[in-house]
Amino acid sequence: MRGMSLRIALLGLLTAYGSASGYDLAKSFEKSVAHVWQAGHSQIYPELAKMAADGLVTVEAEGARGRKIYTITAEGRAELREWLLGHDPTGPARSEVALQAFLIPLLDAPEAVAVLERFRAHSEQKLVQLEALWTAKHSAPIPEGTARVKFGNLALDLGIRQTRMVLKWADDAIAEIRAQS
Amino acid sequence: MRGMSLRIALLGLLTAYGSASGYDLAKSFEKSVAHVWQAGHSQIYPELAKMAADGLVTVEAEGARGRKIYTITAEGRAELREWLLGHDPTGPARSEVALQAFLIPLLDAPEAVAVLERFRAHSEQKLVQLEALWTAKHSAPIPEGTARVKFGNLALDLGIRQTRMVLKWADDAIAEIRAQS
DNA sequence: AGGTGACATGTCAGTGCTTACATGTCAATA
DNA sequence: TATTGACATGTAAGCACTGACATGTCACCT
Repeated sequence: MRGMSLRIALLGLLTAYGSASGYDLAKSFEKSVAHVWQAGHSQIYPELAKMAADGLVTVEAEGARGRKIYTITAEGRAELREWLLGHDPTGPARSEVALQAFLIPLLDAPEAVAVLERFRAHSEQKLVQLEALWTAKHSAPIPEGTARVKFGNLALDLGIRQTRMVLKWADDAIAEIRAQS
Repeated sequence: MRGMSLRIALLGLLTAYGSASGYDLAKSFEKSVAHVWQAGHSQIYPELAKMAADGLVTVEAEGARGRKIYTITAEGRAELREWLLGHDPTGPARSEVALQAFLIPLLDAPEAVAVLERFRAHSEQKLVQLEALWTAKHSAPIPEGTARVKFGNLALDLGIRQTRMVLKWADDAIAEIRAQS
């Protein structure tokens, strides 16, 4: 029951889209889910095959160019629900940014400031992207179904707050280092 | 040059401690670095062996009970410095919490609130732990060497801000869902 | 003397994930 | 008609990581 997050992400996308091919799902991973989870097609295709073997999805049809269209089954929906409701989010807490933050005090003041300023710049850039996504979502011309529109909004909000927080943290850290020297 | 974060973490700890055994480092991973990076002894021992082979660390002495004491070399210090100064923090962005956040809109309102409230509780608990660590660090009786005391403070601050942010996010999300129903 | 438990180091199987390789279809355009 | 490029699916090698297995030392307690 551990490390099945890819499975869950795929089930979630299939629920949202109704049905989709591996190719579609891979595209979704590049776009909508990207800030939250990553996976390449070489991971997605075998996982979909395993999920089909486990009865969580079915191949409804085969379209042009060998396109396989997957749909979530009742069993799949149950699995997703169970995970969402019952999964304790004890994340592995493995962040390169945090590791770098941890080690920064090993550097001298000017170097530390340089690293923190790179963090700052990076965060600022990411913030622009996420806020663009946000306004795009909230000024969508004609919403096609409520679930589709709302889907991913909470996570986007979380991402924006996260990025703002890192920005502020870097600013404060820079200020404090400068005050000490 | 990718995914060498375990190496970096070990080099950082060796720099801070002067020298340490694999066992000591494994203990450190359970404590100080835990919020930032995780690794078990089964990963640490082979990695130290590889690092020794690559000339980044040396076995200075063998103590009681087969205890091997590692020290960082000049080459190791160079590697660490290079990583800290030159590494672009393009984290893999793989967070189970964020994934759950992404999928919450698939649930109905009461269920969503339940999940968010679990997030909230979890964050609150973690916040208590981190703040206890913070005050413990800042009321340390007799600081043994400045570097040792400051080490990890930036990361702890980041962790606390992060946890507060998630808490606030969950609160706001709950409030918004309740307002809509 | 025997047992318990912390200290200390390792291996191994299995899974997750990345990068690169490999194959083939179809539509548009030069 | 040939070629390009998006569509579409897969496999395989290799590194990262987890959890379980395995071994042995030493100090302390009974």
